[in-house]
Amino acid sequence: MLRLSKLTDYAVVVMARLALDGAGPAGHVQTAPGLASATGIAEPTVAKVLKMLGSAGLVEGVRGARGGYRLTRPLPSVPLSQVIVAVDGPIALTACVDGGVGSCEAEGICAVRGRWDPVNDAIRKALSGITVADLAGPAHCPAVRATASLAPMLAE
Amino acid sequence: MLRLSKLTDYAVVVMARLALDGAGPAGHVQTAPGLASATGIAEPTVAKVLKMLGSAGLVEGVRGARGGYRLTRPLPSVPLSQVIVAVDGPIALTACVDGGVGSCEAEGICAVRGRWDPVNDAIRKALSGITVADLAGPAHCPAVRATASLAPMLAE
DNA sequence: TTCAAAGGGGACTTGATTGGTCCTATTTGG
DNA sequence: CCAAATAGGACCAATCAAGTCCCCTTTGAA
Repeated sequence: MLRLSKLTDYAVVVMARLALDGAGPAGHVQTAPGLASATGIAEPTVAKVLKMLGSAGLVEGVRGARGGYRLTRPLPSVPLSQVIVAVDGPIALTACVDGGVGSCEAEGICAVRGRWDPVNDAIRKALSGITVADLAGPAHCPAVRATASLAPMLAE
Repeated sequence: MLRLSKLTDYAVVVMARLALDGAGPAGHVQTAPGLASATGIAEPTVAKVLKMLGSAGLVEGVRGARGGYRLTRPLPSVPLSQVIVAVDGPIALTACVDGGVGSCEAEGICAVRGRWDPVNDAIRKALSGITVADLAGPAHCPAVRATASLAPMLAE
């Protein structure tokens, strides 16, 4: 199966929750513990995801007491591919990341490989066309649906 | 990183090698040990891949002495998605395969998830548009390039 | 000025997944 | 009747990721 890390899933959920308080300097910050209890994800895990999203510039962390996180951009303008790259690293199906022609140390083994570049490109393209808002819409699972007024906000 | 199993990679290489002897009832069969030495992949692994491809109907096995494998269809008519499904199972990014609304046993945990269906669809679509022939073209790695007259055949 | 709350950045452990091998039928040509 | 080859699992080991925990820095408030 084509696998995507769970952390990416968490990232989308956390970002959806962050969207409730707006994006940019005007938005209110939410703490990691607060997001954890709101989403049901364990607190250390939420913190980890937020750090990764912060490094990628998708969320902004405010340090110190009364600190927290907020989105830097509204969800509809965040392509899913950026979240995946932030959490999972470069989007590529094989270890041989495309472009690195001389990067095959063990050439005898590398001899085996096909050329996956067109596939990587196709997938990247597909993921760029989807925004986080597309995923964060009204969920079919009970508890997320219970977080209520999420959908209208994401429609923005 | 978005990961695809190595076996899928092997499958593409093996199918490319099989294409040298044609497809369908008219094609000559190649043995698993022969394919192994031709591709540089370990023999048991080649056998495993061929079994999987056989179950999926992508290759055809001929049993008994003088047996072997051959393609059932020419590579340009085999979408990559079929190979991935054959080797890796259903294409879905998360454990919650789409469609199964009631399949979330642990609802408290499932509450966490977003809706990945649009993503799965997009990826499936992207992979369906690429054929195995697109991947099996002239490789940039030495040993594969050494397998010579592969490219013209795949251009068919 | 001191304390507590919160983010920042890793390091580490455990568990699941996968890659790879092997063993045993079954088939079939010589 | 034997040898060669596929068919189909069962099994072991190594890799990778999820999750947790640690210590440090920052900063508002008492």
